[in-house]
Order: sequence, then structure tokens, then C-alpha cells
Amino acid sequence: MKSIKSRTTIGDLAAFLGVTKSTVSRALNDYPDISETTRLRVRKAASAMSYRPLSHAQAIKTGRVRSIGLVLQVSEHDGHRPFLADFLAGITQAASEQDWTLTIATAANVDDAVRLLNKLSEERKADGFILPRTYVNDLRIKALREQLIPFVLYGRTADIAECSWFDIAGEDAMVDAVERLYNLGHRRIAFLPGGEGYNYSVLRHEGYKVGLEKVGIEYDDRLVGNNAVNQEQGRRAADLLLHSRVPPTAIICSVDLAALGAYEAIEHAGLAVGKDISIISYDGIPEGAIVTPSLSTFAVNTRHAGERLTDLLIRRIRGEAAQELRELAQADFLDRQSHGPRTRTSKELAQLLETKSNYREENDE
Amino acid sequence: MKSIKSRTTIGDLAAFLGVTKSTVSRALNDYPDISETTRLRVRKAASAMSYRPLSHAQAIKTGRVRSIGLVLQVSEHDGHRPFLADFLAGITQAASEQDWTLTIATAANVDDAVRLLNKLSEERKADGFILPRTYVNDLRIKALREQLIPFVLYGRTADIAECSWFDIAGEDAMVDAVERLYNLGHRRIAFLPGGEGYNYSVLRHEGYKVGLEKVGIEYDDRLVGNNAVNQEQGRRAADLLLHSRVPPTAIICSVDLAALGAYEAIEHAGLAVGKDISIISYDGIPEGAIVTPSLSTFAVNTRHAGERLTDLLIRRIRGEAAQELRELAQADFLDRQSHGPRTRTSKELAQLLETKSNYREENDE
DNA sequence: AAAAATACCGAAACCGGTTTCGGCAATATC
DNA sequence: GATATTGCCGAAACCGGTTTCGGTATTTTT
Repeated sequence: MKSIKSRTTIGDLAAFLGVTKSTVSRALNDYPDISETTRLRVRKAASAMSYRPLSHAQAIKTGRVRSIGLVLQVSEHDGHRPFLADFLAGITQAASEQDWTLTIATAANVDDAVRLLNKLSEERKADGFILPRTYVNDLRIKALREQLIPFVLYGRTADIAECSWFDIAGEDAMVDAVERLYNLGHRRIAFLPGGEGYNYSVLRHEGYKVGLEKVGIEYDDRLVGNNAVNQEQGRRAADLLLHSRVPPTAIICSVDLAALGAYEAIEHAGLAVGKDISIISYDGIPEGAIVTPSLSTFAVNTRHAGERLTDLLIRRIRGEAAQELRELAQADFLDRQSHGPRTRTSKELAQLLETKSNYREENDE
Repeated sequence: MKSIKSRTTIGDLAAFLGVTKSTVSRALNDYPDISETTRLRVRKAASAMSYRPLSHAQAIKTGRVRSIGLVLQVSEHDGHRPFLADFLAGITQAASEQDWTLTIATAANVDDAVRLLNKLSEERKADGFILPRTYVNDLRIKALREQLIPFVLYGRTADIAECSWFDIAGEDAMVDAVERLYNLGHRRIAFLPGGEGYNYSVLRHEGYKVGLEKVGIEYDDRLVGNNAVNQEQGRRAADLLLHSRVPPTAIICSVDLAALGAYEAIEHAGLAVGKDISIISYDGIPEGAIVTPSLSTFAVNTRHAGERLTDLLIRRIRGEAAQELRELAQADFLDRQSHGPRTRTSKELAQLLETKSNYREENDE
């Protein structure tokens, strides 16, 4: 497999045209000191001989490989997995428009991610990185900042100084969710936070609080469930809320998968999602469309996120100031069947649950 | 962003050690003509000064960038999307074990894919490619073969000469499915083919035929539905089968998403999946676990596929013969709730459907 | 018409590695 | 003891581009 076909080099092209390599290079790179006629002549010959410069040969002098890096953490909870294809499509499309490519690696955890980021940038497999799923306190950011490696965050973080980022305003979505439920008559609205340590989780929790304040409901710790990022955790967290003294008539979930878990808890309690208890969630995973009732949720346009992140990163690498490269977008509410008017008060729910629970204790295992 | 921190070059290292660059290079690359003592001395100094060679600087002489390429087609049907994360994890893990990376791009269609494959290999962004989702007649293969670019197929193809590949034996799964259904009493077993033009589709269809032959059922065109690769197509194809003169008591689907569509058709006809009509499918998408009844299907270990493909490709690039680099694995049957003993004959089903259909015509829209 | 500026391109250095070639010293062979 | 071999490493070429520097011919300025 050694003779991958002898490619035409810049030397071949120069020899054919009777000029020097430097002329060819400058002609192809639009240097101002090349006449229009020779520029065209070179261009034509280049495409005729199907010449294309080796990216790594260019990189050795320019220092740029024209590749953006992405390190995915696969072991963590999988809420965003369904979006991966869209995310990659967004990134690669935006990248290829500027003739860049995407280099990806997968890590098992944060330390591994930091290690890979360092390695990839030291070997110069990428000129900069997109950091998905930011933490409140993000070691990856620290590492890249120290090494002066360009990066852009998908999400925000506690210490945002000198960072460029793109994010969806999950906090606004949560405010909206509270208001919608309030307008449907709900007064006891619970909240299931997302993954601990993640910045989005803090923001959505904040949004929940702001929403309550806006509609004039006092924040109540007992209505905030445990962190839940997958179905099992969602089920357990919702179960606890349901069997508290004053159960909620609506639950806002930070993550769709947790909402699907809440479905289980509610159904297992003999109640109906969307009738007895309303649910509004966030993410927009495809499963939300096929479950019954379909899940009311705030959907994220992940492909668009990928596109914007890529554009921001390339501009960052080209030297624009990090402070100028920040964008915030909104999630789209999918108005489906898992939420509706309040049908019962919290007290009625509690009694109903008591009855059903006793019934179950007699007949269950 | 220009001063990405002045890295230590091989020259720095050589100067520090009082040897030449060539000695350093050979020491780090385990050349036999370097004494053990200097090899260790160089190694130690290298890690002390945290020296890491620039991959593109190496590439210029070696001709290898140590990167494998993957061009994804995102516009096509999404059956394999959920697996993408696993697939990438498998590839990148196997790649990083050998100190390689993954470069990916996304294409809108086959022609675009061919264009990207050519471009990526001409710019030498990748040393070889993994081609996912092979077609019976695959233009990508043709192009890469002509250019003598190393590649490995995920799947097989009509003209398999000089190709190395990894695949799951979907045909064996289909044989197994037929036998399982036959043993449960089913005699009219329908089949929904997958995407037209894809090689897996032909193989699974072939397997269906072989299965029928094994249990002694004659192949019947009328039991083969239209190609279906998503929910909507699955619904329509199943609907047609159900309302034929002699409806099947079981349906084998080439693709899970089509099976979910068949669920809709069956339920809409007033029948119960797993009781009135059995379904066995193929893929193992996560939705299959949450639908009711849960989907009996043959699951593919996509992560493992990624690992194997990567290993094969790297060996191919290093010069091993394509014929030696071929592997076939088996899918795992997930024995769930969507199939069971035959409860009705085809005739009974037909009558039942007739009744319900009349009833619906009166009450529906 | 002489001087200065401009347009254009060649020569050569350079980027950071790898690899070939050759030389010297130490060891092995006869 | 002379020669051949081996072990080890330096010198320099090389990979395929980019970029700096400088020079010539032409045009503009005075």
C-alpha cells in the first residue's frame, strides 16, 4: 500500500509552468504581488493537474492544520447522545465551508479528557477545541487556558473570563415552563435538577426560581427533587416527590430522560401523566415524540449549535477576542400532551395516592 | 492567539543533550542502531522537557498522518443514528490505543461522500477510510479503489474483491428469526426489507428466504412488503400486508424503526403486537426497550464494530493484504415481548380485520 | 531625462521532523 | 597483527510546502 499514486507536488506544477514554487504558492494563496494573468494560469494548471496541497506540508510552516478538535466523554450520562449526529453534522458542515475538518476523540472521564486535549494540541492534531457540556468548575477550561490553546464552550461556566461560548438559554426555558404551568392552574410545581456539577443544571435551577418569583410562588425546598439525568434516577426522584406530604401537581424536569423516568413513577402510582400530573421537560429527545402521552419539552437545535460553535472557534483561532465571540440562543417549546390544566389539588392527590398505595400494598408482591 | 507557547522542538532537545536531531529521532523511534543508554537518556530528557513531535512534521516525511477518516451521510435514514456515539467511541478507542486519531466529515449524499473522500485523502487529512453502510453497488468503493486509497467496509458489497471488511451476519439473524417464529407456530411469516440499494438489505432478504427453506415454508412474494427504513414507511408497508387477502401472523422487519411503524399499523387495526401478530426485528435501538410491548430484535454491538474496523483499517494501511482482513460477527437476539406463540390463523385474522375495519369506517373520520 | 516608486517574480531560507550515508572506534575473525 | 565486522552516532539531504528578501523591468514622479 505504499505507492498511494504519486501525487503532483507544487514542484511539478512549478516546473510545468516554468515558474518557481514560490510563485505557485503565492498565486494559489492570493498574494497581492502576483499578476492576475499568472494567477489564472497557475489556477488553471493546478486544477488541470488536480493539484491539492498536502495539509500537513502547509501546516509545518503556517502552524495551522485547519482542524478543530472535539473530545467526547462517552461514559457520562447519555442524555445528549441522540443529538450527536446532528451536532457533528453542524460542526463538520460549518467547518468544511471554510475548508476545515473535525478531529475527534473520546474520553472516559474529565481527567482523561484533559489528557487528550493536551495530547491532541501538543501533537497539533487540532488548532483549537470545542468543549461540550461545561461544568460549573471545569478542569478542561483551566488546562486549555493555561496552555493558551483556543477553545469555545458549548455552555457557560462559573469563571467565564477570557472564554468564548455558545449556549442555549435553558434558564429562560425554565422560567417559561413555570409560567405555562402557573397559567394552567398549577401552584405546586416541582423541579428535578439535572446532572450535578454541570453548569446547565445550575442555570436551569436558577430559572425555575426566577419563574416562581415571577408568578408569585414562594420557593420551597421540598419541591426540589434529587439530581436526575437518566430514566432510573428520574423515576426515583419523582417517586419521592409524589409520596411526600404535599405532592406536586406538576413537575419540571431538567432533562428529558428524567422526565421519562417520572412517567414511570406516575404511572406506577396509578396516575395519568398530563392529566393528574403535568410534566414539562427540556432537551427534545426523539423518544419524547413516541411515548404516551407525548412529552412537552423545550427542544434544542443541536445542529445549529454545532454550526455556531465552529464558526466562533475558527474566528477565535484566527485571533478575534474571546469576549466578542459569545452567543446565546433560545430553545423551542414543543407543546405536546404531557402537561395540561390542573385537575386536582395537591391534597386530593395525596389522598388518592394514599388509597392506591394501600391497595397496592395488599395486592403487590 | 499567535504565540501558542513556544514548544520544544527536536532541535532543542538535541542541543540540550549534545547530540544531533537524527540521534534523538532514532532514539525515540526505536531504531536498532541506538545504544540502550542514549535511548534512555533521550527518552528521559524528552519527557522532562515534555517534548512531543508535531504529527504533521512527521507526516511530511513519513507520508502518514496517523489518522483514519470517516465520512458520514447524515441526510439518509436515521436508523443507525442512535449508535453513532458507540460507533465513534469504538473507533476512537481502538485508534488511540495505537496513537491514531479520527477525522470525520459529513456528506449530504453519495456523490458528496465520494467528493469528500477524495478531498480528504488528497489533502492527506486521513490515511485511510472506514466506509459505513455499504451499498450493493458502492460508488465510494469504486473511487477509493481507483485511487488506491486504503479502506475497510462496515458491511459487505457486491464486488468484494480486494476489499477488507467487518460485518454482522444479518442474514443469519433472519434465518434465526424465521425458525423462532416457526417454532412458535407461525406459518405465514412476512418480511419487510430494509433500504433499497443497501447491501445489508439484500443479505437479510436472502436470510429470510433461507430460513423459510429450512423450516419448509414456500417463499411467497405476497408476504414481502415494501422497503421500509423509518417509522412511516414501516407503518404503510405493514398496513398493506395486514389488509391483504391472507394477512401474516408474524412480521420480520429488517430495521427496528420500521418495526415501530408496524406497531402503529397493527394497533390501528385494533390488534395487539406480540399476541395477534408477532414481530421480530433487527438493530437494537434504545426505543425498542421502552415501547410496549418491548421489541424482540437482534442487537448489534456497534462499539465493537468500530473497534474491529479501526484495527483492520490500520493493519490495511500498514500493508497487510485486504483478503486477510475480513471479519464476520453475530447479532445478539434480545428475547422480548413483541413475539410469541401464534394465537390466530391467517384466516381468522383476516375476518377480524374485516370486522374492525367496517367498524372503523363507520366511526372514523 | 533622471530619479523614485511600483509591479512582479526568482532565489533561497525555513518549518520540524525522518532517513540515508558514511565514518570512527571497538570488537570479532583469521 | 592485519582485516573484517559491528555498534553507534554525526552530517546532510530530504519531505512539500510557505515566506522573506532582493532584484529587474516597467511605470510614475519631478
